[in-house]
Amino acid sequence: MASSAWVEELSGERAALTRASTAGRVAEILRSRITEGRLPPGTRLSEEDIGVALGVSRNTLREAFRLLAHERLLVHEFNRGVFVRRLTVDDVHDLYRFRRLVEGGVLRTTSADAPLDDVRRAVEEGESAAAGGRWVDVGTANMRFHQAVAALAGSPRVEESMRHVLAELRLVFHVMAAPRTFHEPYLAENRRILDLLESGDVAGAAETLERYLTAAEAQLTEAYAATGC
Amino acid sequence: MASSAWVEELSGERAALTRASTAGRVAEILRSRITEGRLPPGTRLSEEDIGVALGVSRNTLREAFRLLAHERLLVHEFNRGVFVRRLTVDDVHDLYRFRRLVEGGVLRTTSADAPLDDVRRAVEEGESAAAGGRWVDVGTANMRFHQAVAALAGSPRVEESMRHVLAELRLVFHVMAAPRTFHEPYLAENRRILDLLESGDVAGAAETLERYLTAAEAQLTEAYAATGC
DNA sequence: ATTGACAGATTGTTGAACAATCCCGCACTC
DNA sequence: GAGTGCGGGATTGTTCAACAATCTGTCAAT
Repeated sequence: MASSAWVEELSGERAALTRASTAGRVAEILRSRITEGRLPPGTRLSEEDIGVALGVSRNTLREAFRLLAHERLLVHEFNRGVFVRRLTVDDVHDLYRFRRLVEGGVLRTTSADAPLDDVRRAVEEGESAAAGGRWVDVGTANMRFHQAVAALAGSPRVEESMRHVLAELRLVFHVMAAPRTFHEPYLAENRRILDLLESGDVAGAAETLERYLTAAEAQLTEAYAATGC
Repeated sequence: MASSAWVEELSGERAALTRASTAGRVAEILRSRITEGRLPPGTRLSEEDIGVALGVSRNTLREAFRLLAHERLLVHEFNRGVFVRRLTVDDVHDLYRFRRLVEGGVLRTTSADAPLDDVRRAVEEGESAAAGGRWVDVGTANMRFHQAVAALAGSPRVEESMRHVLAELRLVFHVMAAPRTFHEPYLAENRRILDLLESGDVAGAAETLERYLTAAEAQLTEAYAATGC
């Protein structure tokens, strides 16, 4: 019983130890391709072609497809194949409705002594990335900010739905031609939300967030309409 | 162009037309077995046995397993197999935290002219089932009530996460020995929430719901502690 | 211009096979 | 007796090849 402190900590490393299944690794490869925009929405993913390209069997590949389909990055049409998801304007509305509900609700019910470290770190990362002109990093820091906000709920399930929603949104962000002008204005808002949280004004933080989510939504749908679909 | 009115309506029937894949049907069979409690939590599902029992190949069966694992009804342990999920007390807490966040948030942002038909129907079904002593039906009507509440958001994604959470909760409900004493008290609460909604008092409706969810959570965790795990 | 039929390509599903891993019982040591 | 190391059997992970079912596109017929 002398080593109980050890084993407790080790349980956290377990995930890193169990090497992912082949399907999981294949899914990871495809996921990054999709979220980085290198596989544009609507692209059809052939089982045959990708199977030989990655050196995995069709069955394993199909398993990877299922994973990504469940994350809504791919859509699976029976007897037709899988396609990179193409989001509609309705989807964008729905995603932001979901975000306002969840992120706003989480902020409103955040207790005064909640640990804001992750939120603060994301804000600072974004600011330093902007100072260095690394606009892509500004975007990912922004993602991390919202992920951290959702994590304030202390709920694995809330965190997971947020992760899915943000992954979906990346499919949309690629329609924005200029990442700088899109992401930059929100840095100050993120900082302000953090300040409000630290001062204990959770209602104010929630309102600020909801307002700025609505603004972002409008900006996105406008850009969306411009591209035709 | 003369028949455009027709084809519009037909698009709704499309879902019923596309017969599900074999894996999908297998998943449906297993899903109902699990949510009905005939496959108790912790049961191991052998690929071999179930495969021959249902007359499908192992590959297809594994695909069905994956579907259910994503819905968190099964857990997949690498090289060990799949098991019917066994929820911990922490899971119960998390599920109710999620529900308070989502259902409460939805009610609070419901507009005065929202269509309450589905909510009302669920309340009435529950009441008539209770009058007839059909306690199992009372339980399902209760589920439907909460599903209808979530649907007030008008968001497919909110609806889907709610569906998943409620399916998970069914794994827990089976520890309640007496379905009557557990479900019956909430009938009046559901009716009250409906009344508050119809009178436009969304904040009151949300508070009532959140309070009663907390009560149900306490009741469940207590029964859970009694059973040992 | 619409319909019908045919051919080619792709997916859905199966069965078998082999490697990798886990579980369980047994002997062995201290 | 408790703990350790070691097979043997069973189960899962992954691949492969094959066939059935379905979709897509083309071309002729009306």
